[in-house]
Amino acid sequence: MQSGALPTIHDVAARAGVSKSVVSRALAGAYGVAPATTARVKRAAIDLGYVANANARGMSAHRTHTLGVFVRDASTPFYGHLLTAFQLQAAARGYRVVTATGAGSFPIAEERRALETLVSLRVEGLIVCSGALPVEDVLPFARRIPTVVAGRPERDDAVSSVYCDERGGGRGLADHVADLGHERVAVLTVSPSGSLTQSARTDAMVRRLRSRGVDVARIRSEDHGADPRDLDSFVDRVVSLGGVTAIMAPSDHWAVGVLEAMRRRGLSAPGDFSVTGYDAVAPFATELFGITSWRQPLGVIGALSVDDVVDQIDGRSSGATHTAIDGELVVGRTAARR
Amino acid sequence: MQSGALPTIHDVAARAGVSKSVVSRALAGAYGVAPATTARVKRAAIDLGYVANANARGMSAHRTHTLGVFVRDASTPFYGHLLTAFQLQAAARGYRVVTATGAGSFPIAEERRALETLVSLRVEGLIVCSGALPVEDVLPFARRIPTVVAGRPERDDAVSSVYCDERGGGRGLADHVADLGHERVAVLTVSPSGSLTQSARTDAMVRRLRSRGVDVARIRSEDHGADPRDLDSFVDRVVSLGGVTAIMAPSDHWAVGVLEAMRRRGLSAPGDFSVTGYDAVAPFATELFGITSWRQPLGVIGALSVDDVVDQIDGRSSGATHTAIDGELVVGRTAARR
DNA sequence: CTGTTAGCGCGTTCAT
DNA sequence: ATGAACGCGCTAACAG
Repeated sequence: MQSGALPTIHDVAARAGVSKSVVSRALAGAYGVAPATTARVKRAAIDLGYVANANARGMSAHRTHTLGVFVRDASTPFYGHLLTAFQLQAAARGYRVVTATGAGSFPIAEERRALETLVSLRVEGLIVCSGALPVEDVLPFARRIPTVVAGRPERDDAVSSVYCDERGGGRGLADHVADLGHERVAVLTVSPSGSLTQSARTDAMVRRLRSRGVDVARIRSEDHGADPRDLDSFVDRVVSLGGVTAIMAPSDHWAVGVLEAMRRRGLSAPGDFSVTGYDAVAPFATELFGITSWRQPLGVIGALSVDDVVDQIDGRSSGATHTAIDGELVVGRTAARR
Repeated sequence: MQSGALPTIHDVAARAGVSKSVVSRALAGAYGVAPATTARVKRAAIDLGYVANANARGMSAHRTHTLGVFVRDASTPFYGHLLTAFQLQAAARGYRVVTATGAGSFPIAEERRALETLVSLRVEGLIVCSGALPVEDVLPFARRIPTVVAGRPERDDAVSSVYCDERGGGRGLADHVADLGHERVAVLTVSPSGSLTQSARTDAMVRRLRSRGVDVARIRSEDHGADPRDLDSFVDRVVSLGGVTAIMAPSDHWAVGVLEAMRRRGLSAPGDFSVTGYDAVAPFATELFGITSWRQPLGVIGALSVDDVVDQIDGRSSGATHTAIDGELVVGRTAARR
């Protein structure tokens, strides 16, 4: 038993000695089907290992109960946690999730194609999380399918967005560094095309530091290879600047790169330089690693994103909304009083 | 333009002034369609923002070109990297990937349901990665759909498996520790029901250490709360044992827990105890973290898994295969000569 | 080269 | 309470 091709509703009907219609109803809610028949049908379905074809069902029902999620790179804990949060909340709301993922440096064109794949699957809602994909590429789909951009602020009223307040976070971290007494700080930045969110938060850091009278050296990662794993020349640059006592990175990932490069130079944090990151997702946020950072509540962002699309699908929502979530300072051991 | 419901092949046909069949062929490969017509059809499709319904296509074509991947918990870098590897190789082989994932402690029953979801989507192949789901729960599906269990060895000839040689890895790490001169070692173990792979590797560690004359204290995590984040009582136990100079953990994740608990006790590695992990996936494998570990080549495992299922689907493979991949020692800074 | 027809597996009227 | 018939969007024969 139970081998070969997958059985169809027809096979179940034959085995139970009824018509397909009865099987459909018996397995659905059993309204208007004799109890005995229902039992017989269910038994037949189990014997055959019947699993209804969701695609066929979706066609006639015009509903797939599926959400499409696009994440830039599932291999990083940041997106991984988000993914898990989506899955959890979607299940709670009665939806399935299909995921399209890139790998690291995903060309924008590929990301667009990935979105099309999701649409071809006739997902009922779209959740996009990519620090890089321009909103223009999302809009064509957003006009047809309820869409929310997660983890990044948007303004367009065709798409919803749920995100952590980047500027607020950047300011919060900057205040912390300023409070620690640092008077000359190097801020490592990335280009907006690299990551909208990261550049927004570093912008905020620079601005807040300056408004507090701190001397800021803004250093672009593009000038130093733009590779978080090879920041040696960046560190050299900071050292040569002289007088810098703290380094602020656009993310924990970059901060780790900075710390490693420092380590190769025989420098350590916070002894030689105080270092801050951003995201505070495990395992960086662990006590052991101890990076001073700013935590984004990924579980909340994920849940609210799902709620937003589902509400749009159910027509319970008027239109696109933009929700900012507050993060919180995570005091680690890589930044200290000057 | 381009808003409202998604257009169907019918809409495109109407706009191009041809029949649906022509549209289908023109968009597919354009065999036997006048160049002028093809152009007209393509233009109409673009104007309408047409994206073919993959579900409907799958029904008539009896092919979905979709692989179903189940990962236990996408939020960990280990599974995240695997996921990325699958996606990459699947794309190269012309397949799409839909992912079902749980979150952390996923009840086995839920995992079974997740597999059913994948089957209901009529995926053509199944890739299962879960250290916990028993093979018995996979078998019913494996008999009908080409299946490969990734990251864990199997014996059954109904499913393929691609995995890293756990015993070899356990032995390799044990040899490293023994070579470093440790004569009394504590090995933290997990139950097979918790993780088949982790228990296999720690078993191998214990055996190899003993065969080399090392005094081994085998300590079960279940006796200490079984939570990687709270290993204080475990560390206390190791300390009270006396004479132990090294601790071997079942994974980097556990090792981090051990290191943190040590830290809370004012102990450090390798000064007080040498500590080893397992997996060596970023960011633990980074220079900064420096955990001495054993690396599993996740990219290779992912690619070979996809190749295996796809070959089975294409009928290019005779049957289930079991492929063991060798890992490699990652020398970090948490383990040192005694 | 193009239009017509027949399903794919399922849910849903509508009769019976 | 049950069955027959139709259609979802698409591809694959089959005619023209």
